[in-house]
Amino acid sequence: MEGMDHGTHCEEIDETASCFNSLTEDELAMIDRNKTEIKYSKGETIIKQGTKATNILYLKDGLVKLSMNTGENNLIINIKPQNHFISTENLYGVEFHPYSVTALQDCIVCFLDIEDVRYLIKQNNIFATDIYRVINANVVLTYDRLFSLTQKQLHGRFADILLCLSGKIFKDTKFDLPLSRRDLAALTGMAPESVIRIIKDFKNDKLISTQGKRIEILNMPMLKKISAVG
Amino acid sequence: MEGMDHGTHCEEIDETASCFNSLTEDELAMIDRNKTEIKYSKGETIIKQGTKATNILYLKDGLVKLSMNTGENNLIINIKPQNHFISTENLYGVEFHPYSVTALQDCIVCFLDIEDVRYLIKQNNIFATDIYRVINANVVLTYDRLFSLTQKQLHGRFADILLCLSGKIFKDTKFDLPLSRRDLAALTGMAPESVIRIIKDFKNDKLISTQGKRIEILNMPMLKKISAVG
DNA sequence: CGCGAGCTTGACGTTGTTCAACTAGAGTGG
DNA sequence: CCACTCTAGTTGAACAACGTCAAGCTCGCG
Repeated sequence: MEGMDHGTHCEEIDETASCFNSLTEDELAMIDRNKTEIKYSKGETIIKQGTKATNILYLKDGLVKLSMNTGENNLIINIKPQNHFISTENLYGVEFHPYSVTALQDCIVCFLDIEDVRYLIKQNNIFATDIYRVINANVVLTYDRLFSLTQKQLHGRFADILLCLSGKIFKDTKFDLPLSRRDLAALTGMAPESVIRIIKDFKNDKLISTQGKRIEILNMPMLKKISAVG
Repeated sequence: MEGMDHGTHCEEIDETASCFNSLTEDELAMIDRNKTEIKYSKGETIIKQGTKATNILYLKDGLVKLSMNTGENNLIINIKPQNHFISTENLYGVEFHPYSVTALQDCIVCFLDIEDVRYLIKQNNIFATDIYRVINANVVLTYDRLFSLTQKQLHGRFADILLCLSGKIFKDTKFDLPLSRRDLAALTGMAPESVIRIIKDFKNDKLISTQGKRIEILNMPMLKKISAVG
């Protein structure tokens, strides 16, 4: 038995929205009273890395990327679809945002008061457990990504990302990718030119097909095998 | 302002032992009653990746590595010195150990009952906050490592590890390294031969000196610069 | 004294990046 | 409606970084 598989690495918890199920009407009302709901257009920066964290974000609708930058270097550490919390690291202890958050599609973001969320965690044990389930799943996801990005070669890394996008983000073998080649490069830790070459290879081998921004996975088993062998 | 620095990436919280300060006598007694304290010799496996998580570990004394393996690939995701919790991911949601834990020195490990720790988190808010501070610091640390390992070249990565070992683990510019070249390679995501060459380069440039397992950092500013430029 | 594991070194091969040139589509202003 | 520009995408060739391989070395230990 090979233990855990490092194959795909995306959100383990599909619907963090369910975290809200446990809240009483009073608790929901409190959150609602203090939240700010803001729309962002595709491409807009929602949070800038290094700024002080004052809110916990809940992505009501849309898709965002979390990325770290210094000078030339740019790494997308994660992608989050709707109904996910963002910036949970900042609940306790971590004062500054370790990453930037940018809208990949038009988004609706709720800024929750950090003190409100802390209060709920203290008050409502089911909510607390749900939140920490999300945080911990995210930790394991990050470990898997660390493994993938450092131990696998380009084709394996790219297979991982395709499986992730298909399995966890879009939940379909076809999807319209709101990511540029440069984004895909930052997500897989390679040069944009390498992304292009790998897509070409995968198309030649009939693993995927593309038309414009649309990607369809044709040979899932083979893709998983490539992910596994690295 | 460049925001966060990705320079070093080690434990943010020095003494997680302080987590226990908030516990009442009854709470301490409960933990104590149900804990198992076990000694491990250098090299022994404490937790094997993929096994079911039934305890939260507290490293009372010694030094351990957390590593992920599949076939040939081997990555050390973190090193933890004494007075640190291990396996906090498994508190909620994550059932299996995502990594192996191995003793780098002789260790004393406390196996805490996972239900006990959950009870304390529920019961004692200060303890809960302390624990989550540790977990969150670890998340940010992992992001920094992800950035370092994927974006920086060999010299930058190795400088990061030296700064980490010096600053956070041993808290001295000289220290006896209980890591083989192979461990250092797994920690920095490179080949053991590359580790050797970089140590040689650093010695030639008078950045460090070594005698046997002992390493001394001679030029900290330059090392930090190498870490920063990647 | 000899054996074996870890360490070290140099030569070589591969992977993946960089660079430069070219193409295609999307806005912009005359 | 047509240049014009700007950015994203694509391609091939040159190059650098890093891993792999093979050989020799060192040192602790039986």
